[in-house]
Amino acid sequence: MNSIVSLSYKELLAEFKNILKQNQLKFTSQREIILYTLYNNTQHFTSEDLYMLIKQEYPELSIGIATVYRTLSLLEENNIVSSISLGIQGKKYEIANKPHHDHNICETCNKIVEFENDEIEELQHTIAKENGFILTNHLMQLYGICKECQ
Amino acid sequence: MNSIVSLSYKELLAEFKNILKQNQLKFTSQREIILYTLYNNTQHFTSEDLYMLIKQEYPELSIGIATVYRTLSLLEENNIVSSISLGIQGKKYEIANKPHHDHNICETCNKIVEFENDEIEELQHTIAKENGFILTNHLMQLYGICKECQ
DNA sequence: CTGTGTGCAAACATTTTGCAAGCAG
DNA sequence: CTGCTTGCAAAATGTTTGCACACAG
Repeated sequence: MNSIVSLSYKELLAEFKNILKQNQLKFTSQREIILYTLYNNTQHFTSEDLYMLIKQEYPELSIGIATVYRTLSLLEENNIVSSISLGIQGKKYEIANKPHHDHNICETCNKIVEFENDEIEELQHTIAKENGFILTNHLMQLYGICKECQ
Repeated sequence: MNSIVSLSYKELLAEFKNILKQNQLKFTSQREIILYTLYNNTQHFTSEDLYMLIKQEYPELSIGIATVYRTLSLLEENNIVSSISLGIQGKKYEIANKPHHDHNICETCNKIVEFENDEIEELQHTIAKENGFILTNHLMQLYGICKECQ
């Protein structure tokens, strides 16, 4: 489901424009800046986070929170961004142009460390099969205390 | 963190009363019925689900949604119930008096199948350690299509 | 030009909080 | 009696929607 290799911004943008065209949707500066901001920041954003950052970095751009919600939904539907839902912190988004990974989350400082583990991925498929499920997606979050906060 | 062996309702109730006493909190019929209902139903409840079911089963009991929220938070803080947050379906609670397990969730009918897998638990500890985390908790949800819905 | 996209404000859904009355200990 | 607990309604929070104007194609 996720691409194996990271895309350059140029490629990502081309993909996005392509999706827009295929759906008779329009390429706007709000959509572009949302994509660009997600691409250039490794952090995980809530809709609010992203909205605030864009307002700050592009004071001349007119943008509303509703557009951020609408664009993130659009991007998620098209697998350009993916989201994880962190209990109390709400839903966070990140660019999906990297290999599949899961998250290690610090309960003290909320830092998120990403990791990949093929062995777990395999086990998940095995388990799903045992339960009669066709696996479409999964979510794994390891909560703990990071080195700095210990 | 979770108990290895399931508790009887009597034991669970004793534990709950104990926690209440230790915190100078009071044992009320609302709190008792919430615990009892969670214990006697294997399903996973949202606050709303639980509220509705209790209203229906105990029409004579006066209970408000706020009490359900407050009691579920109290129970969760004390590890008597645990919650999983299911994207769009919201936060769901279940009694925590069973061995640790994770969830296989059908994206079509929302059915939840529980499973345990020691190998994954071990791998999770290994991964957390590699990232410098002390693991306190984790969440793993496998989304897919169940046998009936395929 | 046409129809999609936008910001805004209102609407919604969910959860939390303040308060006065109720009741456990 | 004391003060924790309750239901209620109001408030807060997070997200979605309707609308009239803006603007991409």
